[in-house]
Amino acid sequence: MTNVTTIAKEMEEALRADGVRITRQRAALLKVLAGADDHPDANELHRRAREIEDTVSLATVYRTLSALEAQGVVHRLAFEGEPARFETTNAPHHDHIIDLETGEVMEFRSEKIEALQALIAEELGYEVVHHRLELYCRKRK
Amino acid sequence: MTNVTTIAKEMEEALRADGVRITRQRAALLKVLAGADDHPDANELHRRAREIEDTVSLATVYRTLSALEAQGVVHRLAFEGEPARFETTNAPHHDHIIDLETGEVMEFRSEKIEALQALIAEELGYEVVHHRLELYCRKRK
DNA sequence: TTCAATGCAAACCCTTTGCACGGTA
DNA sequence: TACCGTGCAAAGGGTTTGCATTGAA
Repeated sequence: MTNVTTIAKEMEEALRADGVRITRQRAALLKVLAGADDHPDANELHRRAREIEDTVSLATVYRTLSALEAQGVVHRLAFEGEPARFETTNAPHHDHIIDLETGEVMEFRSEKIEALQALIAEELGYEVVHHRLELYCRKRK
Repeated sequence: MTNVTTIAKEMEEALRADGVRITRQRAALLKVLAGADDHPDANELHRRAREIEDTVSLATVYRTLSALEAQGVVHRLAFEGEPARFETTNAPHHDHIIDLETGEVMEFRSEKIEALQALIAEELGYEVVHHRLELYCRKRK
């Protein structure tokens, strides 16, 4: 059972292992990221991080997110016509369903689709480095 | 066998049917779109359109692309970290493979993946309005 | 003590928009 | 002729960056 503090600590270690300094600002952002069960954008992360450490600037949020992404502990999502959203990578890989009416984002994972993607790429002489699959949906009547 | 002129004419009719005027600028852009077998962005479309009609401005390219998208004759693609790219919708629906090294974009279609997506959405009480699937790949060694 | 990380504000890039003029139907 | 579409330039929104300062190790 991984609680918020544990996840944040794991991210800290991942950064520290790469020679990155853990500042108050970064610690605050890590805590926010670890505690987020939705898919917040940079602005929202900034807002939440300032509740913990009020000296965090939006520039630092962006810079830290880029660093975390480079370390592979954070994923950058880019849904249609929206600013980028972010999620930690402690949950296993998954794709997203977006409710077009409410904007709600849900996660799913299909081994079959994953396998088919690999197969398709293979037939063309490629291997999949990463992919993006988003289902823009509406509730069935 | 649909040649470039035919496709452009079809797009013209689609627009005209909706009460949209066909100007020299729009005709030029339609011709460029119909003839494009790659996935150009707005800037590149602007460059190509000016070779036909040199009074086309970038603003008009954007405005016309939005109109064409609203009519459903053009699709807006949004690959990671790139400006939007555009393609006509005369080809049947397909998804994209992006070569991470060369930037080359290929198309593919998998009925199985399409069916699985519908199934997954259905299980959650949703129906898929549209989706986005991109495979970011590299050549296999 | 050192040098990476920070806040601020300006810059960036792609895209959209306000306005007065031009051209299609 | 009417009024939609246009070019231009300015504004917009999200994101990045230059610079002098701060602070983690």
